[in-house]
Amino acid sequence: MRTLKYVILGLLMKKPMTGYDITKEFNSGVVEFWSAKHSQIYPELKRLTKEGLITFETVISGEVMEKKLYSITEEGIQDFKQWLILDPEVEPFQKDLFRLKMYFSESMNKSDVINLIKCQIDLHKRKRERLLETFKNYSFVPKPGSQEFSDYIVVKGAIMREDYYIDWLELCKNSYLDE
Amino acid sequence: MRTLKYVILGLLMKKPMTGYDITKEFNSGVVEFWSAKHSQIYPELKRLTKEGLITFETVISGEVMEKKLYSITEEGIQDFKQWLILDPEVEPFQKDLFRLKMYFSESMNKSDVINLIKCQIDLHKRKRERLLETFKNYSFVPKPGSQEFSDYIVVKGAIMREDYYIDWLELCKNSYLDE
DNA sequence: ACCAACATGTAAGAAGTTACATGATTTA
DNA sequence: TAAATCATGTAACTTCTTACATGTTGGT
Repeated sequence: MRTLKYVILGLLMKKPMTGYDITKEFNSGVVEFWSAKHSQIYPELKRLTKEGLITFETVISGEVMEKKLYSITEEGIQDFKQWLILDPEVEPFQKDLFRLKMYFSESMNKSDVINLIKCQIDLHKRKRERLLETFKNYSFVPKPGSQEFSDYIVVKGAIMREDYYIDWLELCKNSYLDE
Repeated sequence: MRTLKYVILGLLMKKPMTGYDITKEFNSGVVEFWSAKHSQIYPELKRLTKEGLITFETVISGEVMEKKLYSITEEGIQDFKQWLILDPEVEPFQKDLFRLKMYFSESMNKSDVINLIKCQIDLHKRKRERLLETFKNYSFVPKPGSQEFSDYIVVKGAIMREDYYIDWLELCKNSYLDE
């Protein structure tokens, strides 16, 4: 499916970036719904350059250090835009390790299950806090179609996801505690 | 991380199964949070057998057809139980192709975005209906710690997930329509 | 007789992770 | 001057998907 290809093209649609920038985007940015390591990104950037979908400009940082600042080409833009509207009906299958463990929870001691659930609740509450921190920056809903709206709606979705997940975890926990 | 290994061990904890059964479990069962093709499952079953974590018994179906009915060994049970309680703090990163597309929505025509969102809403509403069909079978909450509870809580979580996702999609759609 | 479902495997390749490898720049 | 971060790459390996390959069984 070459999803990484399209993620990179999409990021370069927003602005020119280096491989390092793209890597950071995955590790600390708003992009919490896809990931890739630099070892996957650099070869893909090479490939996309060879395919003519992106180009780079060498920029000097400091005295000698060369950065490759990549931009999307017209051909890349066309390819990317086609991908966006393609296959709108694909079933979004998602792996979920914790749900998997809950499916096997009958093999655990009750105290272990409860401990596991509590750990997850902590994790998701912390994640929710981090997202709310970002969300606070929006004093109004950006205009749909703008780059700000894309950011906004994705962060909003992430918070809603954490809310639902925490609700489910609390339900799991209470089922065990109420017993 | 050998997650497939543990998924298989977990399924065999529930009951003995053939490779075919395990494949079906991923394609049509309650297990909507992990997946694997038979081409990955059969080699893994071989490997687990060699590792002594599972064994099989050859069963004849009909006249000649041989099935391999796999069971988990004591060693497998110990390994599996350790895995369950290991690393309770792992961040559950999840890829989400549609959220990715929404993050890039500024590159689409508004009508294309709306069309894409409507498609997703349909998809998730249908999935929700299918899950509710399964959920109807529970007239009461099974006892925590039982196999039935594991099934129940996972289906419940899946429905909650669809609910949140549909809410988010409606929010996306309405942002574009209200404009 | 035919077809859907049962049943098991291998091969080739794509996607993703971990480890190896190197060097420059900035900030404390 | 040491450490953190910036910056780019390759190699080996695991994981996952698609395609190839074969044969049986049960229902109509």
